Amino acid sequence: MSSIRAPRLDDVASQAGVSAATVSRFLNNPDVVAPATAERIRQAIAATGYVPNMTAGALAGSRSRLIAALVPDIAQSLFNDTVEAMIEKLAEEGNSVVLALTGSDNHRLDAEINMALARRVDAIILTGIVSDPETRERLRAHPLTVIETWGLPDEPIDVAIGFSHRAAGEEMARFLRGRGYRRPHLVVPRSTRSERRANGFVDRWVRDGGPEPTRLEVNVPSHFGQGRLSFRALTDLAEMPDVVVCGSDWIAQGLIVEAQAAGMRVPDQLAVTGFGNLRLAGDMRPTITSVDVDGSHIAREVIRVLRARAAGDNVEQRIDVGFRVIARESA
Amino acid sequence: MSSIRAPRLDDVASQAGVSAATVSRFLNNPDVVAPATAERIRQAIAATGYVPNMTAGALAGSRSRLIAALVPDIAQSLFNDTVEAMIEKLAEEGNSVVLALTGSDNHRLDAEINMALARRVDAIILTGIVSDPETRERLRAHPLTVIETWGLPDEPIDVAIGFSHRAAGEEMARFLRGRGYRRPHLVVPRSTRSERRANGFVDRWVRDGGPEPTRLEVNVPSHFGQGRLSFRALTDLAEMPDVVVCGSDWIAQGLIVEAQAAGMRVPDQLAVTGFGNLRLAGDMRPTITSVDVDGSHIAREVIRVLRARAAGDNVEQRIDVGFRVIARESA
DNA sequence: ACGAGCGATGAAAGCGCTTGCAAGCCTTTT
DNA sequence: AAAAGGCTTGCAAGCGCTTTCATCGCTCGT
Repeated sequence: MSSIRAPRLDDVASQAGVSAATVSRFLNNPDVVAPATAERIRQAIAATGYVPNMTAGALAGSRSRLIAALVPDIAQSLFNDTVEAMIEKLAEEGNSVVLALTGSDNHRLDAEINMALARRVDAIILTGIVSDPETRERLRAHPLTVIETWGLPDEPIDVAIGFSHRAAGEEMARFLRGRGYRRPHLVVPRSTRSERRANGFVDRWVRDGGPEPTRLEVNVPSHFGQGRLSFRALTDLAEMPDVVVCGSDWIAQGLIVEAQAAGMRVPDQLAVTGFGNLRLAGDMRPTITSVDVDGSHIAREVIRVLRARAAGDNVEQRIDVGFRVIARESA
Repeated sequence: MSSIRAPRLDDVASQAGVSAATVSRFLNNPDVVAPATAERIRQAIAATGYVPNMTAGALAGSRSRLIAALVPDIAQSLFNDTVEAMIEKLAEEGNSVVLALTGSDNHRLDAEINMALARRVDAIILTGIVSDPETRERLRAHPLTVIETWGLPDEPIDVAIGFSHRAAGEEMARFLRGRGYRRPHLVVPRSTRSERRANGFVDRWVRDGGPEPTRLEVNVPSHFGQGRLSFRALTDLAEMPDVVVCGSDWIAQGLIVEAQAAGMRVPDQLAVTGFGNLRLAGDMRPTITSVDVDGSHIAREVIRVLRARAAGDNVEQRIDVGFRVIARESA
């Protein structure tokens, strides 16, 4: 491989008989150059095999076209649909996504935020909750677009796109009460949002005159196996519940499988609900009653906000995309 | 927000009473500056609140510390563990991962490769298969580290880390034959690798004197629901199989659930195997016999290769991480 | 005690692109 | 017919860092 220098903007420019500035303009905004010039540049690019250097472009233009997405994990995450949709849509406009994993601990979050700042990303998308007030302040101080997704904090760092988890919990309580259930049991992943939903559920349930629901906490990320364990843990309760409200569809699925293996009929002897409305919720036997959150809707709003910001337009601080209880067979 | 200029290297330098070069050295290799100087610089950084500009650094040093990971999808992917482990490990050394989605079509792959090249990434990690010979050539021509994972092509573009899918198929055939099964049926996702495994299975099975297995193709990405459908499709067969070999654990799980709902006992009346050895395989009722591929092992090798390349060392072209059939209850 | 050798630092030349400013050339307006 | 604009394009000054080369002290060996 005779290491010839990779072609630069200059090479294309001289090849096309124009200045580098014109080629740059063509690349970033084809319409501003005269059609004939554009054509010559196009040919020069093809002839030289030019591939732009976005690093140089980012430095000169102070616009990296890089978006940082900070998520707790991707192995088992409700956010994957959102993230996937976001990446796809951003790619269409020449943006790339740097995916960083924060786990559920604050230390890594901070490190990843620093990395994002160092890379001069155009925006940071958060899916986990940033609980540390200091970090929130630091982020708020930056003239950077920061989008919190899936939640809807009272005071967003910058922009929040999501829904009220408390309301979702309340709505599920209302729904199950309407269906005539009496003794709910909650399986709650140890995450801020799950807890918020659980609290919403309990408050509403009790306010409506129901007995205080029993409750089991499980680790995050939640998964199928925990559902099975959670079913077995039911035997520790003084009284068997008639419906188990699970923090995720995976837990619900595992719980159903274990219940059936134990010879119980779902929902007749034990009803179950999930959360997230993953594809499997509709596919399971019985199909799982769940709470739907439209991940691609969130992604769409993210894109809209990013575009608005780029155009200098104002943006709402809190965007509620809502949720829907999806009634199916399991409860 | 009084838009004061963000502090630069120069600011830190003058604050510490040294030149920018020294600060740069400290940042990239703390040991080369004198301890006393290092301490002054550290304080200056803290005092100014300096955050390095990696874009500028990348341009000047022609090293972006950016790795592109091209995957088909993340919503339902066997690679997620690998990708997650990779991102985590890379983050520890100050590298970031740009995640790009290629779906299963060549056009997007090409576009994402161009994007990666434009960003001057230090390496490209591929998890899907690059089937287009032209693209392979183009990549090969680049003096760039390209790592193909999960597969083990005869002629890697650069470096391949994975295992032989054909061998995995053969091994499963041997295993099931050893367990006394007679009439296997294959559920095969429409992906190059799944097909390779299926072919390995069939070849081996037939060579060992078994009857030609029946076969059903399903779309990718594969998921739970397809397992259910695949079970129902069994009724179309002339004869019921005694074991269904599924292209993924999700399919296996769905198939088991549907079989049980139909009143069949697994594995007594119908055995099932999966692929990927996802966590759920060990958690399912019955636990699912699967093929384990150590995603974090692959990730580890990726890191090792990247490090070796950075150090200028030579690297093997094909790294076989192997696989293991995990015998469980379902077959 | 003196030159060799080494460790620590500084000066300065880029890295490859973007963009404000100004110039040149037409078309339109008065 | 001259002035006023509107389009295109070129010039050149950076963007904030890395890295080569050279310099300056010092320590060390003899």
